[in-house]
Amino acid sequence: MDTRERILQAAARVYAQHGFRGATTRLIAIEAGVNEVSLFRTFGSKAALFEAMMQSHASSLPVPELADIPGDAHSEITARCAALLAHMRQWRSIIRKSFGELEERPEAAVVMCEGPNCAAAALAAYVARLQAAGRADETADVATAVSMFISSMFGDAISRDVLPHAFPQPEEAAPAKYVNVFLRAVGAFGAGDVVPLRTADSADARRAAAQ
Amino acid sequence: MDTRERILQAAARVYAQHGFRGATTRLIAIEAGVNEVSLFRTFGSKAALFEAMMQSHASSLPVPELADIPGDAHSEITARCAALLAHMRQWRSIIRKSFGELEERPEAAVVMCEGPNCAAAALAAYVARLQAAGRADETADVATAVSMFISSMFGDAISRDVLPHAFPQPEEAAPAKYVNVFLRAVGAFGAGDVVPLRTADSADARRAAAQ
DNA sequence: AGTGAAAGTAAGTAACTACTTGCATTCAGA
DNA sequence: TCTGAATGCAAGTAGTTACTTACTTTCACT
Repeated sequence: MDTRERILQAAARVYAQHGFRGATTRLIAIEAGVNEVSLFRTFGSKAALFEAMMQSHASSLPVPELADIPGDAHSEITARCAALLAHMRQWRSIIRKSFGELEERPEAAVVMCEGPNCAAAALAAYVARLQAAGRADETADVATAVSMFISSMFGDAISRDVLPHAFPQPEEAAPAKYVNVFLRAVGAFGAGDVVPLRTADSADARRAAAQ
Repeated sequence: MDTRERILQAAARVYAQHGFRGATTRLIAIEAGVNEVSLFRTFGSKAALFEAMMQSHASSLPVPELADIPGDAHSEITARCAALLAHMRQWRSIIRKSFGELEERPEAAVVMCEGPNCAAAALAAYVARLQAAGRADETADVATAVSMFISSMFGDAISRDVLPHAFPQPEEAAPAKYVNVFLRAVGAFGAGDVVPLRTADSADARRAAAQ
């Protein structure tokens, strides 16, 4: 591995633990096993180094994929959601740091949000297809449900190690459970399992229509 | 307002914008309109000042209140949830900062989580009461739904200003919509509105049982 | 008027930070 | 064997940071 790559990876590790201000060029150089001067020769400045680090993260994003014609909604969404969650869990320290430094370095947090953002769009489109096929409740508030679903994974990824008892499901089982609750919320059911939609005059449908 | 209180409030403002490392004693003293030496005379050290700041936050937490005997579930939960959300939004910068500094100063993040934590416990108990009264689906995965619901508010509070389009509901309407989706997910309906529970052999009930 | 506590002022210390300079070393390719 | 690029090393610069010391000012209360 060349010097540039070693520095980039070391910067990510040190940043994950100490944040931008705490990630001193000296610490990064030691972690990378290179001379501090090499760091400045390669990137010019600390700010430029972190810009390069963020770009290298953006290009490592998993591409969202959800079937055009929905098959088994539960397993399809779960697979996609588990991938996103795994990615966010892996980067949780860096996500937390870039969110914490939002006021001073806003770009970093925006980069970190690209993944969940794409996932939300893909999921909303997927549920719309379910609705069109009569396989999800047409009166459901899909936009809100999707935003809550993505928040749930975001929260799991960045809070689980702080508040383990706030996440009763074990790590591996969580995605499937989240999808379960989500599918209930949008009134969706299994592939061949066409269930009569709740009647429009039920209490919550009236509330949904009113807002 | 005495010196001590002015410094504490100034520290909170400066911390919210610059984090622990960036919140220099000089900046805090200027923001408080006192001399930097007074800061050290009052608190002894920067670390002690921030400890005092966190304690003063913990004591400002809103107390969770949910009726023992559920009335209108939607409005009761919405009121409680709106209060929590408002509190978290007000403290969002500080929450983000303390989460970002978790690796270096873990206590801060734990303090910030007390609010959502209590809310989660109160809400779970409330839904259990709904279930006991036959007003919520007994096969629903309440623990997961509650954790997703709290995550949703957490996500809203700390991400809305970063990703406005990820939160399609306007700020004020959000709590009611979150509660709507939540109540759907746990199969709960309006006060006098007893709806036949979904049969246990429907696809998602089978999935829930298997996990 | 006199006292004492709380606050301000000025100056300094030791450590750390990003970043630079100048020179020596390594080592692959011609 | 020579060359040149990449890297290491030692030292230094200018600015910042938490924190201290010694002294002065302010001001409510007796």
